[in-house]
Amino acid sequence: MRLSKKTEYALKALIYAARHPEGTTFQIKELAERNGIPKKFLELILLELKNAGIVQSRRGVGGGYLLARHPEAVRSSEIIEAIEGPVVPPKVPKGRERRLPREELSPAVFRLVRETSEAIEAALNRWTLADLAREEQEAAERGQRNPMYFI
Amino acid sequence: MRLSKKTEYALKALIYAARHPEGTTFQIKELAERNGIPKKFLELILLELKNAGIVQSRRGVGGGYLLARHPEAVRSSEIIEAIEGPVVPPKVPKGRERRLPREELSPAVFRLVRETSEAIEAALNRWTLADLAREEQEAAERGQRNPMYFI
DNA sequence: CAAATCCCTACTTATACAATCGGGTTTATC
DNA sequence: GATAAACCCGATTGTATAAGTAGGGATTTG
Repeated sequence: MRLSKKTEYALKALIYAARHPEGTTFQIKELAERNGIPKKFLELILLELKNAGIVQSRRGVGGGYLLARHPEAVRSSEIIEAIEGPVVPPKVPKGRERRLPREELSPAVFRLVRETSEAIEAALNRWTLADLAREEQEAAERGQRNPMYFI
Repeated sequence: MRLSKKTEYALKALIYAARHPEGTTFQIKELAERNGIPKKFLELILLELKNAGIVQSRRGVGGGYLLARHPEAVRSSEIIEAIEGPVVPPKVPKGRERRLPREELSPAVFRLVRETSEAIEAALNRWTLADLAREEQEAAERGQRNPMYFI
């Protein structure tokens, strides 16, 4: 499986968010600088995550973003689907409504694709954002260089 | 999950091959016409399947392609990986050796990707080419229009 | 040797994605 | 109520991949 940079950035941003003190905001600028993410690109990503109900925002001086829910309540499949579109076949990513490829697929292949997609979703559902953040923390503590978060 | 047209064609071609009398060859030209696949594109695909050891070829008059093994011995993961490259992360598709994205991925995300990839491979391994061909046949017999194979 | 068939390499075109830019609007503070 | 910090949004550009094209070369059989 291959994740787009956009999705990688979304995951990085949310792991960062999960490790931020609860209820406080973080700013795009700082997140972008610490993680080497282009600021404008990150704006776009956080907007999509907000529309998906994963983060919320506060505007104005001292504003920023924060998680909309507890990290335990955010499945990684949600994050990935918020950015890349649904994993399961019926709908085509990002609102494109052209003539469905399903009709063209032979029944056997369609079934293969559907079952595999369900396996992907199940695998992604086994991990929440809290799990990712915890594992990230542990890896950092084990001394593997991880120069990103909180200096 | 999304399959490229190339992979769809590969699967169609192999299902066709599996339903062909064992030990006899089929020709690109006929396969292409009956399945609506561009002939030149199909040549390319069959060549790759041959290099992957899934089909063999015979040249000259009366030549053609045939399966290199029994359909029960061909896992669908093999087919898909022959065309799209490995499913599991460590290697990058199609021999590209640029600086690995693994290093850039945070450990938690890398693990998520790896486990998901393994789930994909496991799902694909549950089906062999024989299963696909059988299901295709049954669907055709149930009257769902399937104008492709053997008229 | 002529015809049928696969074999190989390179080229072309269309689309998606990554990333950037430029300019807004809203809100909080002083 | 002016200013600054942050969010909001559309247009644009460069690159990679997908999908298909083109044309000739190599082999085998009648």
